[in-house]
Amino acid sequence: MQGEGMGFSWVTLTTVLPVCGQVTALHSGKEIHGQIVKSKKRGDVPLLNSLMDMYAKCGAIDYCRKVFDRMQNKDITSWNTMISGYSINGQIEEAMALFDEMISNRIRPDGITFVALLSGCSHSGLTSKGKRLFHVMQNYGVKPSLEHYACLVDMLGRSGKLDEALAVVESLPMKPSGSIWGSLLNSCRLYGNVSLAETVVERLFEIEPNNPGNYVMLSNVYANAGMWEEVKRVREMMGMRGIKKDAGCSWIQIKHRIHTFVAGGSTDFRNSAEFCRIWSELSDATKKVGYVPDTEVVLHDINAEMKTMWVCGHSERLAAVYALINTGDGMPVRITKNLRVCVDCHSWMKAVSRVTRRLIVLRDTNRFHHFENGTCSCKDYW
DNA sequence: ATAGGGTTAG
Repeated sequence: MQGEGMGFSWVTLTTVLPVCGQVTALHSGKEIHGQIVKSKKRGDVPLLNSLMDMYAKCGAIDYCRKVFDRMQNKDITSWNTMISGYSINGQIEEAMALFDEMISNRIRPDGITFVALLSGCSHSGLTSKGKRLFHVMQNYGVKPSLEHYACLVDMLGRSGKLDEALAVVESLPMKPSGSIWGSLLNSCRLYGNVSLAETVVERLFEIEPNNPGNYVMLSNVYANAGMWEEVKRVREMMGMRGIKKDAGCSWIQIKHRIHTFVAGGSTDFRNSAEFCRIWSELSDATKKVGYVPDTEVVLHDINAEMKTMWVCGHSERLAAVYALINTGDGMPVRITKNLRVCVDCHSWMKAVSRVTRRLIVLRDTNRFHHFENGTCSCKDYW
């Protein structure tokens, strides 16, 4: 459009910014922000809302807050975007504080506000606070919808209260969705409850028979329990039904280019002199600060050496090494992954943030880990 | 035109 001399309107930018957010293209998002500043016209509310959302989804929560604070007019979307931004970035205290501020400013929260808060509580392990919130929201005239129940079930299950979670699902005033059963299945995986997983999956397959993630989760439940025959059965079932899983991949943006990595990586990159040098430096340094590969996360029936090779080749590590090589010392490393990070990569990232003194911001399917000097913003709660 | 719910083998 710009090449054709067409120019652009606020509507143009309002539609492009969410795309930057979705793929974590912070560099591109900042360029658009630059266009807004350059135009000297004040951005309107939807435009600034989508600018905030872009920053939040790129893990740049401080920039998001800056835009929010400078907005002269805010609507409910602005407040919700800020709260949800804090929530997905693991800053639940800030989310709660903003909610209080909203209330004292007499802004009426809506269903979306509570989805943001509840899912934040769930991901930070604030179970009792979340439960209270679930009741409190009804005082604000918000009736719990399926989405709110999904948060509640996830919150209970994730903190190990599987029975309580199941009881909620069974007493739901509406038909449970795939995400409700899926969340419960995930909790069974976290706590190694094979028999409940089997009950749950029966219901889940009625609703989402073609969702590859459900098969993988079930397979992982069995693998964790060492039930390799069952693992095989699940994989054969997938094969028979023609269900394929997208491979895990990670990417980073450097200037205008997006660099993508899959597990194992390209041999060109892994054999390059720079890769080998950084890799061996990191191996020594991370070992010194106590990092030991945890091969428990490799849910395949293979030997220990292969397992170590496998975890160390996970796509987010390759992306991290590439970023360390190709960005200036001290610059934050920003990685996005299409799946959740595994436990071992999580501890590796902590160690790397410490030995390189770099901030590492890792976004998985839809939330963030901020690694700094050996610790993570998620406080290791999954 | 902007904000919201679970998860994932290579």
